[in-house]
Amino acid sequence: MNNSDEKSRSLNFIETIIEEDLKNGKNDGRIQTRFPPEPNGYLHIGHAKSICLNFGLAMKYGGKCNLRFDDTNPVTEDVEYVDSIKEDIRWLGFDWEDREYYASDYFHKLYKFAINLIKDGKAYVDDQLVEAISEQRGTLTQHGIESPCRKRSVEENLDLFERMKNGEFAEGSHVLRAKIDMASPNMHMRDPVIYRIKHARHHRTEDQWCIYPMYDFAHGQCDYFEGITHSICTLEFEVHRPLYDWLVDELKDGEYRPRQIEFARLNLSYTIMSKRKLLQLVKNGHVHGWDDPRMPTICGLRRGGYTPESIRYFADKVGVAKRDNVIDVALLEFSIREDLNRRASRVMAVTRPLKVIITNYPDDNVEWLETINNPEDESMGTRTIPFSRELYIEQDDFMENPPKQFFRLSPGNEVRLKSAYIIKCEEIIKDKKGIIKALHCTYDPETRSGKPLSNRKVKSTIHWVSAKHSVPAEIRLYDRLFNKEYPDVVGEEQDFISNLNPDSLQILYGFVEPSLKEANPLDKFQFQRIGYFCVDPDSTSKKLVFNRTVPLKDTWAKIQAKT
RNA sequence: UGUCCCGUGGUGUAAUUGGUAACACGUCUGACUCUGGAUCAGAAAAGUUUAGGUUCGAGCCCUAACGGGACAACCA
Repeated sequence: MNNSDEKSRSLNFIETIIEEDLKNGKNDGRIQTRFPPEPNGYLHIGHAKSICLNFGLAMKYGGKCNLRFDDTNPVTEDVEYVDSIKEDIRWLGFDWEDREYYASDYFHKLYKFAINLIKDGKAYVDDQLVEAISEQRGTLTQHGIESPCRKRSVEENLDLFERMKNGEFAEGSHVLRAKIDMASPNMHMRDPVIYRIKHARHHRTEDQWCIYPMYDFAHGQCDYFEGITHSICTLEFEVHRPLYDWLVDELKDGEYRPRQIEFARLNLSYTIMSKRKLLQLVKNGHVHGWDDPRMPTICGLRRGGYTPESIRYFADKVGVAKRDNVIDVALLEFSIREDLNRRASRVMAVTRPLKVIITNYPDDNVEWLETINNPEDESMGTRTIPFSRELYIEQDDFMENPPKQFFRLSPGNEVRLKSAYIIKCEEIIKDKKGIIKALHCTYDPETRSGKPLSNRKVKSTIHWVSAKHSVPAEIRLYDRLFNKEYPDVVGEEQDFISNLNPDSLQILYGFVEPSLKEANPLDKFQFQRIGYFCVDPDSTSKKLVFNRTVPLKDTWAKIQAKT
């Protein structure tokens, strides 16, 4: 988006490491990264940061970035997720070319490595109960004690492990453990479990295996198999690094070794990012699906009108460091505004219609007026919009008793209708209950936009739509899902669900200009005061559906509060 | 009573081999008015968690304390 400040930007700490490695000729100057999602959920804005980082680094330093599905746990994973993940990464604008890998591709290699470890006396089968193993592991402050199985002979271990693989044992009855150090201050080094039995069907290897490697026994090795140079992950894996290195050292043959680097994951204010909780929202029907525009998922943001460019820009602005952070969602909103301000077509819409009748305008006359699509970019061209005697304007654009700073329409006052005429409010039409039904106005024929006398100044310009020609539209205003009063949604499901904002979806029925009837679902539009919209790509109804993508800030309420 | 990581304006990220805190978002003013919560102009806001130390000089180095986070799934 902004290439000029890209160049002047200082290096983040990972780039510093990479440049140092490059300078020292490490890995023959090769840069290889990877994005390794587990296919157990949809990608969200936090993953987008990681995707942009990994692919971005590879691009910047002339390297490659692999896509690798970390599919070592068949019970939580599904092809539905791998498909959505691929779609989302592509949509974000990144390409893994032919480098689409799966941890399950390496199950044989990992199995062989495990056997070598057993042969070296560095792994053993433990057939104790989970509880016993857990108890022997010790606590954070107390070292563990060695398992009685630790002394098993190589032959017996080999036999047992083979039988584990052959499905002779029940789930939970046996595990393979690395023999490291039960006294280590690092819990992950206390003879970690590296293989467990799961009689479950894997979405790729199906029933070929009933033993599956643990994350720790797969990740570093896969990195090694793929020639990853910089294995970038989030902070919570920091304590795993000694184990990562231990295993890779057992595996490696030669100088090359992938290096794990940790960075702080993205947190967004007022936003829930936990996959587990997001899944709850979907399952409990609080949202319409993973791609509900209120969700922080990539597909949700996409439906909400975010562009890939805006998300990449955001990921860049957010920075990379090791300290825990909470990014203000305002920065995300800024990113989409920046992008759409430049690229979106401006279009007129009325969400809460108020009828305006131009009393001195001929009854059956229609004028097609030319208007510019984007005042910031003339190359986006013009379109014509119909003007007639009866119009709709926004209820908010009229006040019967306006306070001082209200410059829009009020009795006896003039405003410009964008791209049309200056009108003056002459009379308010009310029903028996005193509710305003319509306004009678007069227009000044000399002030038509583009005409010589059109440059008469009035204090304000408002949007409008011709009543007869406009298209009824369903307008959805999506708010973020959580109340600002409860930003810390950290408790149990109950707390978290009770913090949901029940008004997070408002549906209004308004009118839009006729040009939108043929709108392409991929087009983005911008409306006065409301924000940014796109036509809902999934809308099956004939109605046009707009998703608001930035929050409605009520400046007018602010002005009122002050006076 | 453990190990590891991290403490810079409200938020996030910077600060050449130690040289006297910068940028962005946000906030607040004001201007503009074919409108787009755009644009323009301006302002407030940290002396870098604290205390020592090294140094002519420390946000950067050292020590300690304090604060925050991670780690005890057969999850990733």
